[in-house]
Order: sequence, then C-alpha cells, then structure tokens
Amino acid sequence: MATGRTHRPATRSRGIPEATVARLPLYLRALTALSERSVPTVSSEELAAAAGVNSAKLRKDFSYLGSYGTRGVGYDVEYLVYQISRELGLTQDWPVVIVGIGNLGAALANYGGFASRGFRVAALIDADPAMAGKPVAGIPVQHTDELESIITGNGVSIGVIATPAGAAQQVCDRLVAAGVTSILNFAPTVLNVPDGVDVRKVDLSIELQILAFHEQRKAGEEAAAAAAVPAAARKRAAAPAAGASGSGSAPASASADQGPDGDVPAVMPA
Amino acid sequence: MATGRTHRPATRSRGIPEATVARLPLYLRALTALSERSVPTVSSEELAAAAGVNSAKLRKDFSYLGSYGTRGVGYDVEYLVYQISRELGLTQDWPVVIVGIGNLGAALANYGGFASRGFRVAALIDADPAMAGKPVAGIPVQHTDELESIITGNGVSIGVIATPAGAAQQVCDRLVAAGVTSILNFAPTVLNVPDGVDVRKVDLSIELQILAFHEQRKAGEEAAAAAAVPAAARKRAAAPAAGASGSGSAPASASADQGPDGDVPAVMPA
DNA sequence: CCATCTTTGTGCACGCGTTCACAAAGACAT
DNA sequence: ATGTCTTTGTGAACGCGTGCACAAAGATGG
Repeated sequence: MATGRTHRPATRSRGIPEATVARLPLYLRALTALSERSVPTVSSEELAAAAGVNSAKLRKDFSYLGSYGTRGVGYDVEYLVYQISRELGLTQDWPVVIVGIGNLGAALANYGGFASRGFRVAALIDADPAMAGKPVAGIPVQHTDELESIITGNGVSIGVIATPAGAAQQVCDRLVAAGVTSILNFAPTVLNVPDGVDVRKVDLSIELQILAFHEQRKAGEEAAAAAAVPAAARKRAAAPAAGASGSGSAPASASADQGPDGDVPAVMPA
Repeated sequence: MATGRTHRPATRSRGIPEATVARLPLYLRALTALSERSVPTVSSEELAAAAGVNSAKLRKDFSYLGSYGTRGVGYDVEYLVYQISRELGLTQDWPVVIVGIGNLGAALANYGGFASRGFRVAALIDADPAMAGKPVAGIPVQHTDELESIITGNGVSIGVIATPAGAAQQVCDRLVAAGVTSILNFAPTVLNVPDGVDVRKVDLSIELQILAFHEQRKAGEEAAAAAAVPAAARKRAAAPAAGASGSGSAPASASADQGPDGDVPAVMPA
C-alpha cells in the first residue's frame, strides 16, 4: 500500500468505518471479476479469499451496508456490485483534473482505470507554456492560468496533483479556492488544506523506505540466526553490520552518503 | 495515502509499531529540509507541524527509537537524520528492479526520489521483446527471461511490479522464487506471497474511489442541508439523488453504466 | 548555587478495528 | 412438514494507536 490520509474525513460517514470504506473498492474489484465470469453468487469465504481479507471482516464490512446476503447461500454478485458501486458513489460521473503533466502525470492520464468506474479526465493542466495544446492521452494540455475556469466550468471536485514538491502547496491552494474538495497528492509534500477538504497521498519514496525497514530487519534476524549457528548458509547481505548492539556509538555527522536532492517527484512541468 | 499492507510484516519489528515506521519517512523528509537550511535543533512542536502530525505522537514515535532529545531544547537535526536513516536501513544500498516498463514503469524509472536515499535502480525488465535494449531513463530494458539471473546476480531483495493486473501474480512468483522478499505492487491485483515476504500496494483506482465516497457524502449532506433550508445557495451537484432513504428499491440489474473493463493498469508491456 | 522556564518522555484512558465464536436464518432433502 | 446443513450477521473480547496531561530533566539567568 501507499500512504495514509491527512485531516480525517470530517465525521464518521454514515456510520461506515473508514477502514471499511477503504476495503470496499477491493471487494468491488473481486466482485466485478466474478461478474464477468457470470458467477451468480459467492460466499463470504470465497470472496474474502479473492480480496485477500478475513471472512469475518468482510461480513462485518457488508453488515454496515445492510443485510445483503442470504444465509446458507451467500451473496448475489450482481446485486452486491450495484450496492457497493452506489455506496462508493460510482454510479455518477466524476470529472477529474490532473495538474502537472510530467512523466507521472502523463502516465496517470494514460491510466485505463481512470476512465472506467465513473472517473473522467476533464482536463490536464501544466505550468509549462510549451506544453500548452500538446495532446497527452488524447487530451490537450492546458496552461495553469486556466485552472480556475476549468474547475468551475466543469464542476470538478476531485483534483490530482502530480507536480514537483515545490509547486504542490500552491497548486493545492488554487484548486481548493476554485472549489475542489478532494485531492489525490503524488507530490512528496504535506499539504495543508482547510476543514472539509479530503487529501489522500501516494508516496513512492515512503513506501520504499517502509519496505527497506522491514528488509533490514529481516537481514538482521538472518544475521543473528547465522551468528547463533556459526557457519550457516548465508545468501547475500552486503554489509548489514547488524551485529552492533542496541545503542552503540553514533556519529554526529550523518547524511553524507545519500544524494543531495530533496525528494524530487517524477515530473517536470517547467 | 495509497493502500495497505498484505500479510502483516511478520513479528512486531524490534518493538517499533508499524504505524510509527510508516511515519519515520515523513519525519526524515522534514528533517532533511531543515538540515539543508542549516537549522541546528528543532522542537517536537515545530517538527510535528512540518510533518503534519500531532506533537505528542511524534515524541512517542521517537521514544521508540531511544531518547534522542534534550529537554528544554529539542532535537538535534543532524543527529536525528542519522538515527532515522539508520533505523530505516537507508545507510546501505538497496538495488531495486522494476518489472513492467509501460507508461507507469517508465515514469517510476525516471523518478528522482528513487536514486536518492539509498535506492538504486539495478534493472528494468519487460516482457516485450521489442523493448529489450531500449534505454529508459538511461538504463537498457532487459527481457523477462533474464529476471532470475538479474535478481541473483545483483542481490536484489526489493522488486517493483508495474505490469498489467494479469501478469502481476506470475511476475511476483518469479521474483519471490528468485529471492526477492519485498514487493511494491502497482498492479491492481491482490498478490499472494509466502510468509516472510512483504507486499505494499499502490492503487490509484482505490484511492479515487475512497475520495469519491467522501465526496458523495459531502454532496449528500449539502443536499440535506439545502433541503432543510429550501432555496439555499447550491453550487454544483449534478444529480446526487441522495434523498433516497436508507434501503429503498434496489435494481437487481446493475453495472450497466460503468466501463466494461476490469481495472486495466497504466502499463503496456506487450 | 538556586530559581525559573522550556521541552521532553511517558503513564493513562479512550476509541477504533480486528477476530473469535455462535446463534439465527434460510436452503434443501426427505 | 420436519430435520439437517450451510452460511450469514453480530455480540463480546482483545489489542493497537492516539491524545491528554503531567512529572522529570535540563538549560538559562541571576
């Protein structure tokens, strides 16, 4: 997974727990696959396996939506697809704008999953005048100057930020001022938004660092296990030097080995 | 925020809560920015504001790492940068492979944040023979046939999957069999992995759906408020039709308005 | 050397989310 | 119609994460 939310989503929406909401898309995807295979019904056990969750959790999640199952049989696939789609608001059209058409922004614009499920790319926006008019994924890029008119003119309420970190907050402010109330942020920055605006962030760098943490821990345990059984069959492990006990010495001079940058995002709008 | 983990990361790593681990990269980013501005020390209050979290939470997080602060003063920036980097395993080099060089894969390869912080793109892999040899971000793409030799030859333990959903599980299996123990998955699929392998997923489609849910709820509340005060100043809201009470009628025929696809990812390896 | 002031580190309570385990509900066979 | 068998829906317990509030620690000034 990627990240977490900022500024909790106001009140406890309609009594549906946030954790449940986050899993609904997962169920929906699994159900859609079943639907395409014309499977009429599915048990909580089967569906849970397909979605990669616990069956009890799945049943409890569904119980928040209502009693849509039939005991002894399971859930009607088509019916459940409809109910979840409706609950998630996928039965209506959601125009979306993408700001920052660099490598990542262009990849997002080409993303097939965007068009499906009710999301429609209403416009692509970039600060680089040279980009203006150039079509990306069949949609002409528009200049940042038009941001406000695009938002209000199309009734856009969801914005995607794929700009460099430095421009993200400014873009965010303009989006919010123009009426956007939900933002998906790909820039490696913490966005400050007023109450009532939801922000979700996707941060590649953070995900990798979390993986690195666990990876290091595994290597450390492996080394510890190897230490216990002297000449064990070791695989790789360059120089974990994990043996160093808890505290140990600590050089006050650090950050000398990592790049000088400051988490530049995957885009290049200017 | 993007997604969540699959198969919890084994044991409770060294006593550091998972939630804390997920925030360490955030702190590190804020600290790095302070370091570049040559700020010597920072209080929990200031740093918490920069990272967008509660100061008490931040102090508790740091307490898991040890007592690195000075009461009445705050935390030494450089020292903390070093400690967190070390804890996250960022003081060593992590070779990474990216599998699936489509739009998204190419964008990831060009991502600056990769190279910094100890992550190094060791290889780009794609199933399309026509891609073989073509340089992307200065690195020649290699064919899937070489996957195993690349993994073992470079001692890669972290893999990034940016293939279409259909190919993800197969690629995942091969990565794991070759020795990869951490996977960052961009394909919209649930990956099944053996114990000991960490998987984190980044799913654009899920994030958007979660935003849509909250967006719809806001529109519903707005409509409810507007209903209470008859002719209120309504902004947009196309046809939320939120009024429909709880249960209400439920058409058994659904999924007629959304695209026929099944969440195609942003790549095109073949 | 003592007093004051700032800021950390943490004990404690609360709430959310997860999981177990089981009773109730309904399908299906006889 | 009755019994059996499957599967849902949920009550209850547990554990993790969060935030409050404060005591302890140390800097700073007199």
